[in-house]
Amino acid sequence: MPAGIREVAARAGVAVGTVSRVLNDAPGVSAPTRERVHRVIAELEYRPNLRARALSTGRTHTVSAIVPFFTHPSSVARLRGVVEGLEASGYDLVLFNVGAARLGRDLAETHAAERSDGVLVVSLRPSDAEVRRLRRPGVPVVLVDAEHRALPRVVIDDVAGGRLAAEHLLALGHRRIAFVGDLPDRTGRFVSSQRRESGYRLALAAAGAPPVPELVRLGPHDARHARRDAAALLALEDPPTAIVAASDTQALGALDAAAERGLAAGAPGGLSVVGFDDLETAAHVGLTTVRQPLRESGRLGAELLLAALSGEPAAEQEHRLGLELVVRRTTSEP
Amino acid sequence: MPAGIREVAARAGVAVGTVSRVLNDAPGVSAPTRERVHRVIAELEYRPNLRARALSTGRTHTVSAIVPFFTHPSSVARLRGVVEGLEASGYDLVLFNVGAARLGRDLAETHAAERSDGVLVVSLRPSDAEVRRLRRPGVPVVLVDAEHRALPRVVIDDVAGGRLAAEHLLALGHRRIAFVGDLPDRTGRFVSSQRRESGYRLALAAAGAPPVPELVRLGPHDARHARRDAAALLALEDPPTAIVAASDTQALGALDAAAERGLAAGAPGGLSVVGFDDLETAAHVGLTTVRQPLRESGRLGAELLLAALSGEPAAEQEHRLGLELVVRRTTSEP
DNA sequence: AGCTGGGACTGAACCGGTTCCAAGCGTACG
DNA sequence: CGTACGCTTGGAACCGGTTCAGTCCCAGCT
Repeated sequence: MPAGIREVAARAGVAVGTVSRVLNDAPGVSAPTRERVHRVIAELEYRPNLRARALSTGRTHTVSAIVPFFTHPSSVARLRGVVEGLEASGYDLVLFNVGAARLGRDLAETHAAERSDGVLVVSLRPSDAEVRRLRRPGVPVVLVDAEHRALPRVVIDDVAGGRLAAEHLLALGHRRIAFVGDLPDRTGRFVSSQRRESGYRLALAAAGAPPVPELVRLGPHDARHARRDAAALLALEDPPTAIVAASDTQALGALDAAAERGLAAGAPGGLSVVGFDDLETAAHVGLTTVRQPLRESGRLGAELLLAALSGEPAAEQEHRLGLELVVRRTTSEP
Repeated sequence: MPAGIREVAARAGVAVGTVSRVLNDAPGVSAPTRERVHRVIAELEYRPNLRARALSTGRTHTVSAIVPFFTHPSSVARLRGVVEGLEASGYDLVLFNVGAARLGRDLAETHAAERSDGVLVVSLRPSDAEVRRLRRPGVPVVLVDAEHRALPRVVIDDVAGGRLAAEHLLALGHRRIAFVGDLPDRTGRFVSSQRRESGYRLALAAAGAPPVPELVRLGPHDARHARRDAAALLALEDPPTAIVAASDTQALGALDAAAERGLAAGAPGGLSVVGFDDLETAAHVGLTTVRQPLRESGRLGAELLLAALSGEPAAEQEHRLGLELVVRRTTSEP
């Protein structure tokens, strides 16, 4: 049974208020008293009970992140940024994973705002009702890679990104360009893939390339399904010469499919593939991709949250980060 | 200002104790009363204050993981397992990142045990003193990929793993086999690399291959330094024909170095490389590697912790998971 | 000497739940 | 008809901190 503040007070011959002031380095305690209290604290190995402190002050020194954690490697990258941004702040991070089971459920059920001083929602679009329930007076909420008009947020322009990828392939001379992306999810949580897809469509249309329905394949967001979709594309009688993937994960699946058919990706005559994200793996496999600042998005989100926590008025509501095409080895002329 | 339990009680015309009983589905409340309280709760959008509950019950329904999070992709994989194992339990996860700054500091400074009901230490070897301070009565601690005789733990046999990698190369006919691993860290937190190295040494010795000091290169644990070390090895006048890397991350660096010199890894006459971990990337680049069950280790750790939390007596103290050589494209005859 | 002001310190009230003992009430049973 | 028992309910005490109004004491000033 660890000692409490009252026992410390008793042993030091002072009142609990004084011990509390010593603990918090508050003024109004003479040096000798402070010293004496410190000695008793060390002697008893006393550690203040953080739960009690949290109840009393209303602060937990904790920040929650609601994240589709294992489903998306990109979320992990953003989380790295969040951790980085929180590093020196004294705030700890509570993680709420949103797996398949929780996707359809209310994000407020995580009790994120009740548990912590601030909330970060990563790569999940909250509904209006959720935003209402998620917010608590005094508990700021910031979105990373998600949008809601009422909340400060860090976003990218997915449409422009999709366009960037397709334009790169068009410039190389490709005309039959396929798209491998996500099925529109019924929960409405994820919209990036659809937006990237419309960027792809816009680029093709602008180049006068007619849209070909059979070249657009949508499936669950993972490498396995993407590989299957890409394999189906390559098995067409008039197969595409290039694929735009909605993410690096899916692009890697497409590369696997190409390798399976003996097509060296990026070699002339082979299949060209463009990904999206620029995960670490992309560099290692030489994947051409649309880089989005994943880590930076997390860090910026954390910083916005910290600013709000320290009482600074919310500055600009929407922070739009830039995209950049990174050309590596998986794209070349058709 | 959200409503409190006393206000709910007042509006429902009952005492706080009754409301509390309703909240916790405790017996001893008549159906009509229960119903009435529920109606008021819905009406006021009342949510019990979790901090207060935590103080009162001593439980936070929270589990802490102390993890070298962004430094090691393998930690992320383990964390996936932890999240998975915790999924259905009702426990949330608090993450304590141990970055460069915290490596030298006391793990107990995280206050992990004060903040939560159980603690998981991942891939970090705690000292005796830390274990003493980390433990709190009633707060179980479980180690994942770390050892301490006094704590339940999930481990692998790193020495055997290093041996497995080297033996594979020896069997292929390699004789000049290099090792790229971590510098022994001054904090003593990480020992895997050294152990894998000694497995490598044992295998070479057993095969009668003399140890060659210049073939062992140690550096910081990342791909960039590994690439540099591998490049130096390849620039030797009598370069190695194969490299055992202490991790996939480092193996990827070695592959980059080989590619830079125009050596296709795994092609006959090229450089053979064996990694350790079997990260997802390994499959995509075709890396031969020693697979350790990363996700499973996390899940098992979480399960052990949950078992301890539900009062089950700690079963076996040490759980040793198996290793498996996964042969892909980066190894072949010299 | 008397008064004022300020620093050190005390301890009760409070944060918002849970818990447990006591009390009220209705029913069944002797 | 009285009593005992069980089910509901009430409400105070408690968890372990923080905070603040108030007390005490002493130095400085007139």
